[in-house]
Amino acid sequence: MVKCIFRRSVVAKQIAMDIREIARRAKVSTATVSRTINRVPTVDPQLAKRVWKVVDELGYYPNTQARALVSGRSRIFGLIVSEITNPFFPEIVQTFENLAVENNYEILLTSTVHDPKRMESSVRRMIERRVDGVAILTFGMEDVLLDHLRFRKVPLVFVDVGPNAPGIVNIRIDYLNGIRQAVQHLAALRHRRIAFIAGPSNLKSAIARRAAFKTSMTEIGLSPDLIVEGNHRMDGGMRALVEFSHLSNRPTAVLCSNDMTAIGVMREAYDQDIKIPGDLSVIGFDDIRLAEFTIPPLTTVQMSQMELAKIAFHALLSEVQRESPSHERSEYELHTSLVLRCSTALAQPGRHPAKARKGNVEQRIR
Amino acid sequence: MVKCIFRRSVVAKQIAMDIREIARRAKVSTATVSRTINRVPTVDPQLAKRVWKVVDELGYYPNTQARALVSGRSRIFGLIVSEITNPFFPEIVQTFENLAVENNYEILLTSTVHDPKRMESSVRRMIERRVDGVAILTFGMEDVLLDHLRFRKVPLVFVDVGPNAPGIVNIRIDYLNGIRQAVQHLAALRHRRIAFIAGPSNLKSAIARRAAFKTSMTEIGLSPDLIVEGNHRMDGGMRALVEFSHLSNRPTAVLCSNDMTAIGVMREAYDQDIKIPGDLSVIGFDDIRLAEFTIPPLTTVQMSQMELAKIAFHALLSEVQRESPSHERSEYELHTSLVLRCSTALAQPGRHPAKARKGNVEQRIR
DNA sequence: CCGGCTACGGAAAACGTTTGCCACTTCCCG
DNA sequence: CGGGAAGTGGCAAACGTTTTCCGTAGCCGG
Repeated sequence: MVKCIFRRSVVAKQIAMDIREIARRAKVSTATVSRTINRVPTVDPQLAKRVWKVVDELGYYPNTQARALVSGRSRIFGLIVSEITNPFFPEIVQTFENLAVENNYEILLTSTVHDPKRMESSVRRMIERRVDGVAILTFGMEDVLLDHLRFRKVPLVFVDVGPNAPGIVNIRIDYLNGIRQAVQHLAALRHRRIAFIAGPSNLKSAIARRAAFKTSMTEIGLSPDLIVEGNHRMDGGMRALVEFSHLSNRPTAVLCSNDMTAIGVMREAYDQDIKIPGDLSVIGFDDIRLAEFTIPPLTTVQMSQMELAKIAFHALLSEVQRESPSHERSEYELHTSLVLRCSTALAQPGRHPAKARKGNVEQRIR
Repeated sequence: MVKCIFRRSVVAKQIAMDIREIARRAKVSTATVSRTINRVPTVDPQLAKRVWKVVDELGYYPNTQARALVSGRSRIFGLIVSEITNPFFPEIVQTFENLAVENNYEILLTSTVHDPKRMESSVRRMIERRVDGVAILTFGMEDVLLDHLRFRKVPLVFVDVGPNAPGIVNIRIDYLNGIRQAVQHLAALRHRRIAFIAGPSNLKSAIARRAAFKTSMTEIGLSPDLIVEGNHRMDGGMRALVEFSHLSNRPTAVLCSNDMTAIGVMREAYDQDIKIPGDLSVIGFDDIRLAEFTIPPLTTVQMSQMELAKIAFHALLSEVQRESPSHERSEYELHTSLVLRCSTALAQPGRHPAKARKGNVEQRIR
């Protein structure tokens, strides 16, 4: 057996180990090897066995690029997220990968860090690698780039922001439900001055959340004007709370556009010696895994990352599997709802939150 | 040509848009197009310009798989992490990706979730896609798998655990320095009963940390026996603290094998009304970004994720760029050191931490 | 004006698969 | 016993690049 000689030989750079080598050793044609490997049912079990034996012995792995080249399918899905370091996303990536593994797909992950240049290079990379589909989880994208993908008939999945065009599936998120629950929960706890820390205003998802907040406040007769803009990161939350402390009319509760912001708020509150939830109630959004482990545990609006990833993946998969170019669902909905933990409490009547405990004198600036 | 009729037909999903099409329109040969695109200096600027024009007009992107097939380099690096949902890793992934983008590489990311099956499929996927190198950041790997990669001469980068074989570069982490600092910091704060919450004992990195703890304790004459095993996740930290509370001889300080564990500890402490750092000092390991935002901010041992990613990437890159098969550095070192924040304080003499404030009676079980 | 060198660009052979088409066996049925 | 159908498996043509090898044109010096 040449094989053995080779494997153990000293020089042994590497021999061919392609489908032809297998064919030669199994004494069949390459076509048969290919068919065996792809489990085409018409090949004789005898033969198949012989082929598999050789394959195993040689530790042969088919070359995916060659496969892709001829078949026209790369078995790669692109996944564009806005910032992998935001704990919201790793959960999604993990789920996406699990599904990919199950279905023999690969993931081309791309993190745009909110940089248009990076977004562009993301798209380029996707196209160059000839991905079979792209899930775009970065909330907001320039149309030019989009066109490049659409022109190439790449199946696309968006969350929130997708255009309503054929061949594009959208996952709509029902922000209002969760945010309304959050607002009403605070209202029930007698909060009247409820603030909102928004996400960056160039993110469609952030805009939608803010809008949901306004709606929820207005419909119960509260003023939705206490809004400052954060950045969906912790430092943004910290800065926002500082801003609120400078106000004469301080909020007693604050709703955040995402959990990272809320964590920032709690951290700043700690620095300022504002007790949560005693002095200030805080609610987040996303329900990242960490939310359960903050101090105090964060009450937040859940938007299941696993669910989102699953929907996105399956949408892509079914888009790629069918031949007929349409009539699949092109719109999915993701639910949100409040999960209560420990970061909210009854409003303390007539008491101002920030610094309230610092100076013993209660401030009553109205 | 049936081909052409089809390709240009009205239905014309998509026209060819390959290098040949470019060549045709620019009235040059495909070879020239290829050379132009790859910036081979010998092509006439005139011609090049003409080619680029067509390329831009048509929005042509070269097919990476075809390129890879013929050139033998896929321009993909594999990145194997143990759990992308552990905040330690996204930071690395991000840095790795930044470098990849700069160098026109792609990343094949794989998260093994500590599952040997997944580890195996990871390796298979890497080989199938013919990656140009793999960085293995999951701390511990079976040799069989390793052999598959080595057999194929794939450049490999390990952290901590790599075998000392040629063609494999190792990043050694200097755990002792940081951990010694941590222990001595606690000792200086008059802590004597210092506990350690270890990582899973099948992780080489966890074993190394534990060993460093033992060394550091022993060398200053303290007993290093207060050790329980966690899992490098938050729930493990919580459970560990529960175990400690059951002890008659409770620790006044606890050093954790990673930051997630520390976060779990702080959370459980909150539940048990143990004040940190008043009743219990806590130190983490890794210095994930979040450590700055815990309550209180976590004192921890820094091990720069960016640095780690950079070293790994550049090691891979230089391994792939040189022709000569050796004499590069195959060993790097990563430093660790303590960063002080607010989760440690002077030991309260004669006072037991857990439940100390619950019952007013001080417990004095010795 | 010619010979030879340089610089450029084209033809064609890879790269490792899949797959359409065709040929050869069997086998069954009339 | 002949003919057709069904079951197998091989040949060779793609897939979209890179790259080697060669031919040609232009230039310069003699």
